[in-house]
Amino acid sequence: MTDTPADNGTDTADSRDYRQTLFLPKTDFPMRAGLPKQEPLWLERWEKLEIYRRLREQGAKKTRFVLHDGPPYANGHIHIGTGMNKILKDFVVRSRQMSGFDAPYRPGWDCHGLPIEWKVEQAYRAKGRNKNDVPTKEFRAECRAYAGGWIDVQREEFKRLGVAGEWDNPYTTMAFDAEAVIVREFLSFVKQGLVYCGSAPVMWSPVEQTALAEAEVEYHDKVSTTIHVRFPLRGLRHDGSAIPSSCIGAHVVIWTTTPWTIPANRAICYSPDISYGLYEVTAMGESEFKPWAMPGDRLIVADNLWEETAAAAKITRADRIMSVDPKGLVCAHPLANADKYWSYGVPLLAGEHVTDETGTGFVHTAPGHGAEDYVAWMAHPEWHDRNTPVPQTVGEDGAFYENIPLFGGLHIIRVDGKKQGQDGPANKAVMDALILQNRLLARGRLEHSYPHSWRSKAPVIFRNTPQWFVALDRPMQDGRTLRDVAVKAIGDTQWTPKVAENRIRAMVEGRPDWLVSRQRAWGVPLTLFVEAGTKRVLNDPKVHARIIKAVEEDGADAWFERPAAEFLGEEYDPEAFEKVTDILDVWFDSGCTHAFALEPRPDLKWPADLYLEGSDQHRGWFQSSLLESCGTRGRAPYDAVLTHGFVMAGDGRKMSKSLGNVVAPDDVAKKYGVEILRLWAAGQDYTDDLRISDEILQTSVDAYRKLRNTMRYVLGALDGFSSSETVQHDRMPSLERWVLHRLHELDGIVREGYAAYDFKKVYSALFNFCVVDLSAFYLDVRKDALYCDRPDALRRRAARTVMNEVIDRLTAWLAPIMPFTMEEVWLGLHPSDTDSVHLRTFPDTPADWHDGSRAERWQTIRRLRRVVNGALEVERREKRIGSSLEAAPQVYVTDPSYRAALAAEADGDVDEYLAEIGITSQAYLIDGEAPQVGFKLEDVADIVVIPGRAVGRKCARSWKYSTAIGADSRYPDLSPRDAEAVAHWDAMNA
RNA sequence: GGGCCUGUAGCUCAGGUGGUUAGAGCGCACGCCUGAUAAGCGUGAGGUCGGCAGUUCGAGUCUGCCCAGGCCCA
Repeated sequence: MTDTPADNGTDTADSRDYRQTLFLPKTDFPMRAGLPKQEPLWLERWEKLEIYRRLREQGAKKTRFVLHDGPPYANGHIHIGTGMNKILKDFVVRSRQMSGFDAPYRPGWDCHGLPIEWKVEQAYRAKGRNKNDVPTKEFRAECRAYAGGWIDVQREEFKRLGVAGEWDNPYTTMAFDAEAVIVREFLSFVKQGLVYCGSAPVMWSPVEQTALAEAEVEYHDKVSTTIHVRFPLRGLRHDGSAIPSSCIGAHVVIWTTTPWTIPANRAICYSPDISYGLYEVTAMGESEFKPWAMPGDRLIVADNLWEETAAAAKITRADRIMSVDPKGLVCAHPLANADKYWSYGVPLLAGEHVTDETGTGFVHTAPGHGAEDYVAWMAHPEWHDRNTPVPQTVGEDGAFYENIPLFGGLHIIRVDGKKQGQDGPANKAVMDALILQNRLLARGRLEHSYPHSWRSKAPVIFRNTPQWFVALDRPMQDGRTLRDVAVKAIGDTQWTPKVAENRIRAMVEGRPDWLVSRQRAWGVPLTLFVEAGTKRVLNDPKVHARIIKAVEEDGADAWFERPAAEFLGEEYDPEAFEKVTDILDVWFDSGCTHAFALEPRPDLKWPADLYLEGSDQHRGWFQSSLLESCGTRGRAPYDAVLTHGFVMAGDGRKMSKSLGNVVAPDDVAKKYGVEILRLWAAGQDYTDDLRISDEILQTSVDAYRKLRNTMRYVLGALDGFSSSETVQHDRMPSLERWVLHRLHELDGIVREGYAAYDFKKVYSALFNFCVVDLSAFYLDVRKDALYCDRPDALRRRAARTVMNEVIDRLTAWLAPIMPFTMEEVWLGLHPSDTDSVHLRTFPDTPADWHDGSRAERWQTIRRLRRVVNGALEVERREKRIGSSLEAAPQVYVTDPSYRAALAAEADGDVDEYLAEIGITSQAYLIDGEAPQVGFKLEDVADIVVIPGRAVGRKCARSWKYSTAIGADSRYPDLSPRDAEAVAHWDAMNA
């Protein structure tokens, strides 16, 4: 052996530099993208080329697919969650468009409501003005301007994310036409008799005489007066049966921090899971005042809380007489003897909210003054008084109504003067009355967190107020209730993921009537007139029509600005009707988006094909839209709903400013580029919560680089490619046909994946294809042919043909996910000033590319390759070889399938083919057991590789070793293939 | 506290109807190449499948409890 790799013969002084005769990849496509800088330029280009408009023209005759945008709230900058939502929507829209649909996308904004009103009010306060001094019209105009300002901001932020859509004509809930439709939809509910006036407990600030939302209260510590009150047990149960004799004369004890609610008491709640006992007092302790219990008193209290209660009442000794089941018991009101106003029975009701952690295990229940109280009371209609289902005892000024015996006119909280916000006389008056009736058992003080008005800083109270509701269980025209229709519609809708259906169904089945009124200024009014005396709702189509027309002209302001007579016409006396000035819950607004954003537009579609929002919208937009549409149109406004989770920090916890783990979309755009954020979104399982952090984003950065470089290489390999060199499928080498088979396979995965909104399946399949099949295998194997074969060689032409097919599809398949980079690649391939990858559809893939048995054989061949690679690695470690081209492995196989697979795919010599696939200079496939111990892989027992070094000299051009170097005497340092290629090159470049 | 959901290598994800040593890619470590070069190739090390108990011949996969986290309520 004279010509070994160690002393190859290429280093002679007169050897020619063949580098220029090679066909190395050539491209202007930069390795580094510079995304943060480049992306805005692409956006400008698409805007200039009017891509969105051209897609609409192009899609005119296609089947339409409409994703209806859930409107974000027009306040503040977008965050990573809203950004992610829009990116997912963009994936859907773009992929449906490229799948052959016409997929328009009209974004929208939710504009009314408290948070905006709040911000505007804050601005007034900063200028020293009070909201109440600002005329409604001016205030509403400020709100409108404020919302409009944020729409402009968010629009730019969304566009920066690469989200394509009708950005120059979005829908908003505050547009006049939208407000008119909202009014029309509301009146449609009114017309059907589904709207009624009821009452509900709200947080009420007596100082400002207004209802407050949760966002408007702040919690501060407050010292409250607490009382234990005894309710005398009546002798008969609710069902008429007698109570145990030892209970006769006993009292049920409650504990409360709001003595003023005692006059409004209607019930006592207990828990079936708590054990209660009857206790007889046997001794009292010392006290500075006369105790309110005495030996012989019998009290019923939760066993766990007896000691606490006894201590509060200065009871030092007592005997437990018996256990008590509160079920069905009835008490008298503690003030029953003071006035017949309280002569009603006070039932004991089972309540889920009752615990035995504090108090007495019995919860005093005043349905007019607490949400739980209200719910517990409403759950037992058998006790409701027909005329006053929920007792009203406290007026808007926070004082007892004048008709309340003993307490009429007394304030709960002082509403003016120096002591504003402090307790008024009500609590003391109630306690005095209880003492007089011998119903007070103990009193105390408690410091606890209590809601206060953000404006006046004064404590608030819970108070029942008249509110408007949409009835869910009232039969409609066809006899079904709104709830029935909605539940049916849920079943008719396709939910992704599946569990979403259970979730919303449970919510709709269990929810109370829809409370639609708010005592606010910024929103669409409940355009109702009620008859002054009867409070009956005026339900006249002619009046309704006039209202709708007015709102169409001037927006919802018309309701506030125009005189009632204009709406009522000549048929009704304005004096006889009251105009409702409440506004609609913003959920009603957004529940109507389908009616004003989709329905009137012939180029869109009703119902929408898809709603796509976060899982919190089960209670929000999915449901408000469902109820609204079911009430007015008898079905859901969507055929399918897709929900996604929330974006969390890297550890799966919520992002918060205080933890400093907030990732802002703008920061990602500036640091990495939006494409990285989109890649991140595509790789996540959005059905669960999504996680984001620098580490996680780095994964997307790396993946991006890999994809970009792989495509850059293909672009370089295709330099100068023209259709004239294309090779027919049936004339291609097997390796190329295998790649086409993979493309066929991927075609199915991509189409099905996009159809199922499974973006990570699409993304991971394509990414793995690029990494595993292309970069690490196909492109690596084909380098030799690409660089060294004659340009007209079939093998090289076939490779370029296939690479062209590959890049053609990859750019289309990935365009929905990576719109910027795929545009860059596409234009690198087909330069144009007007064209765009986004005007394409997914290319058809010929069915005859599919070849399952070939794929199986290639799987077998790649197993050979894996073992060869393993063997080469050992040689490298031992410094016997460096490049794989220095090797010539002997591959021993006992299973005939290996030779069969190789023989089936090889055009000529099996050994040569094995060398080509393994990127070695030579290789030998040998049937039978290896004569000596060789290299084996643990999981491939039937292949043994005996390493060996390549023979012959190193070709100066291809770097492959060959015994035929110099066979062509013109090129003494080249292999025959390279000699021929150079001769051809010389002839062409003579 | 209640309803619904989630928890597989450092990261992102695969793992029909329970069945051989739990997979992939990335990252990491080590090596090769220097004609994809702020690239490319190869090899390797990483997992008590959140924990505990149970059903079963056998559980990542079924059941119960617990822990952690999320959304919506209270």
